[in-house]
Parts: sequence; structure tokens; C-alpha cells
Amino acid sequence: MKENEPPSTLETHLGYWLRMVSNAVSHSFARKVEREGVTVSEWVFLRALYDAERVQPSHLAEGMGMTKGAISKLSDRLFEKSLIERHANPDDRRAHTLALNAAGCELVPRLAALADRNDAEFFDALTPDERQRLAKLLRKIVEKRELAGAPVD
Amino acid sequence: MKENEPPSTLETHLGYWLRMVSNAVSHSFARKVEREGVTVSEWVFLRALYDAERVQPSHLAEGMGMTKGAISKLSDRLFEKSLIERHANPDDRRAHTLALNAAGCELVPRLAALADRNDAEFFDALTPDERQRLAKLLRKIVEKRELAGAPVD
DNA sequence: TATTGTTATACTCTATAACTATA
DNA sequence: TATAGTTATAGAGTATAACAATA
Repeated sequence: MKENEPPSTLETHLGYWLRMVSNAVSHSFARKVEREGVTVSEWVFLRALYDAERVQPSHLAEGMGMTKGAISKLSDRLFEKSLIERHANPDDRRAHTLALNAAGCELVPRLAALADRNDAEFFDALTPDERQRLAKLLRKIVEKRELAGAPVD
Repeated sequence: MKENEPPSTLETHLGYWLRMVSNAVSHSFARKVEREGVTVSEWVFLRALYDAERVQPSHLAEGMGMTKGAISKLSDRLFEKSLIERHANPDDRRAHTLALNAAGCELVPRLAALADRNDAEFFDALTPDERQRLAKLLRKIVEKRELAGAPVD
């Protein structure tokens, strides 16, 4: 039972280091994209639209592992920022689709460049070989634990 | 200038995978400690107090990389949950120190056990050797990028 | 004046649940 | 009834800035 052992420290957990690095990377990226007037979540959203062209909010929610409500709020904000447009669906008047507008299409490559730069800045602490190994380890966890989507509603 | 290249995808960035795994680990841990009535931030806070015994909020802020305001809010909550106590400092009446009370001291080992379990659950997707390499890579980034503290105020 | 800590404010992220309008 | 999406509410996390007490 090991009842009188001292409690494990924060540093003994991989999750602790993961969180520290991840938060730093995301925070640094957030400050970069802030200059373009968007947040990290909005970047993910916009990047998803760039490939898909026209998507139903519900499909986005599934793909991004978010609830309908969260997607609705995000799309609201992007709509107000004039980066996306809504299209009615003649077949089903409940449903509609979202798409980037011209400004959104123009923005995505600039944000992608910032993401490239942020990643480079952070991970040049590692050798190319180490970077590859890190990516492989993370992807292995994602696969084995079947991450990449969960809530939806 | 590479002007007409397609924008890089989310998946090409290490930061993306890092964030996905880190969020999943933290979220899973959050659900575990929720049953004990605390959040992940509160766990970090309590664990820090367990070692230090008596700490000034400003020192905690520095150690945890948070602002004074954030620490104040956190300690308020832990005080209301009756897990910590405040001690006046006779030398400097502006300052005071924080410490775990009996309930807090009793809780930390239980939370540590949950952290152990959460880490084990997630990272048994990797071999022991892979886990060690992942830890090494993450710590290397932390060192080289001098993370582990920044804002403070 | 500078410092310790609190408070006020604000915004993002996220979730739950009630709601509207279709189907 | 079931589904698509919105809205209301709430709490965590975080930051800035104004503030009070003390040094």
C-alpha cells in the first residue's frame, strides 16, 4: 500500500512537461496571430474552412472536437470580423454552410506563415532528428489513445 | 518569396500535436481531480505549498509563472474550500504567507496518486524507453527556451 | 515613492441546457 | 419526435490596471 511515501512531485509526470511546453508554444503563437486580429481557435477554424470550402457547422464541430455551441460562438465572431460567410442550404432550411470570404482566403496563408515561424522558433531547440522523433511519439499517443475529437455534444 | 504555395496545414506543426495531446491529458486529469473538488491549477498550487510550507503569494506567482492577481484569485478559492490558511508576517505587515492546513496536507497525496494514474494511463501508449525519450525532449525545450516562468507582472 | 496583495474588469475557451425553426 | 443551429448561463484561466495598506 505504500502509505507513508511522500507524494509524487509535479516534475515526475510527463503531463506536466507537456503542458508547460504546449502552453508556451500556444501562448507565443497567440501573440503572433493577435496582430492579425484572430485567436488560435479562430486560426484552426479558418484553416479547416480553407480546405473544405463549404462546411456545415455540425461537421466542423465533429472535426474540431467541439460542441455545437462553441462552434456557433466561434463562427459568430469570425462573421463579425468579416472573414467568413454563411450560405443557406435550399435542401434543408435548418442547415447552412460556412465558407471563407475573400478576406478570409487572403488571411489564411499569412496565418500559416506565422504558424510556421512559431514552430520553427520553438523547435529549433531540437535537432531535425529530434523533431521527427517528437512528432512520431506524439502521433503515436494520438493514435493509440484515439484522440482528435471527443465531445461533439 | 514562394507566393503561390498552398498554406501549410495544421498537421505540419509540432505545436498542433503537442496541443492536442496536452489538452487531452490535462482534460482527463481535470475530470479526475474534479471528484476531489479541485482543478488542475489548484493541484499545482497545493503541490507547491506542500513542499514549501510557508510561501508568500508573490513567490508563488514567480514560481508558477502567473500574475499576482491570478494567484490571489486561486488562493481565495482554496481558502474558501478550507484547504489552506493565511499567516500574518510580523516583520512586514503588507506581506503574509500561505500554508496548507490539515485537510490540504491530507489531500495532496491523494491528488498525487491521481496524477500518477493519469500519467500512466496516457503514456502506456509508449514503451518505457519512448517515455524517457519524450521526457528528455520536452525538458530540452524547456531548458533551451528558458520556460517555467515568465509573466509575474 | 516603491512594493505587497486585492479588487475590478474583461475576454477566451469550454460545457450544459434550454430554445427556435425546421424536418 | 428528431435534428440543426442559436442563445443563455456559468466557471476556469488569464491578463491589465486601479487601488489600499504598508514600507
